[in-house]
Amino acid sequence: MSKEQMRAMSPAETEILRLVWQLEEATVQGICEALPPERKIAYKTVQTLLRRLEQKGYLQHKSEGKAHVFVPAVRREQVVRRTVLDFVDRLFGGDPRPLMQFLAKDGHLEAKDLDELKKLIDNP
Amino acid sequence: MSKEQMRAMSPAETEILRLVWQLEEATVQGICEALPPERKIAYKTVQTLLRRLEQKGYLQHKSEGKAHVFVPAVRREQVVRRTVLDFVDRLFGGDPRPLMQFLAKDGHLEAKDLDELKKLIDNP
DNA sequence: TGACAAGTCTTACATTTGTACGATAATTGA
DNA sequence: TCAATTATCGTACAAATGTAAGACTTGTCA
Repeated sequence: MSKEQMRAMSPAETEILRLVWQLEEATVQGICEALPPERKIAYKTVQTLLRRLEQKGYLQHKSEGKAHVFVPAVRREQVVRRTVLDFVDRLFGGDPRPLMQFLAKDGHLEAKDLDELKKLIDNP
Repeated sequence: MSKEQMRAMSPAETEILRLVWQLEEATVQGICEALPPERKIAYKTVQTLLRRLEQKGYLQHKSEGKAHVFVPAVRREQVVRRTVLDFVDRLFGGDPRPLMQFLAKDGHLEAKDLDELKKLIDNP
């Protein structure tokens, strides 16, 4: 199954997948603990989201002890790429510059971040 | 109704709302014509999406001739802000830098774009 | 002025999503 | 070894989403 035609993750699924990437591998427990404390979400719900992510092909699991350990099944960069491009398409018609401008103006980026990025482009 | 608690747009709705912003005001027809040709979507469907956007408070309409003319009911910047922040939260845990890096590396941004942004930060 | 074209309004409907419970199975500490 | 704990598996279910058809209405042109 080519990644190009994988079904997209829902927002809630995205939130969970991000945590699996961050933890590199994760149990339901692990995800629950990694969630920000203000994000109230039941263990069972996390379980459902992980299962759906696996069904969609984003995760795999191995059994370890009594719990499942979920690991990514596709490269993060690849998923991020598809997701960001889709987002930019829908909200900005494919032009990323308004997005950058927003990030820059909103104080989310420091000048030094931009310098680094510029280097990243100048010296590939 | 405060914008903070407006219901979020769905992806398809986002796509349509973007076009209304772009056209400044739009009829169902107008939207249909502005859609990229490869995006097959029935007139009636566009109508439904516009109605839902109005229900959610993103649009208003006035009657002009026999058709409705839809206009934005909230400032674009505000909606973009909420939407981008939510997106960055879910996919990157709130850190916008991986997003910038992706955009930079993916060839979507030229060095001159970054220069402009840097100016934008240096001279506010 | 009346039929036609183009709209709107109402309704539909299968899927997906967010959220979670109950029944059952496996692990483990006493 | 067996009860307590902790998982999983299957199921549920209302709401949101993507997609659109049918009924009804209204400008408009001949």
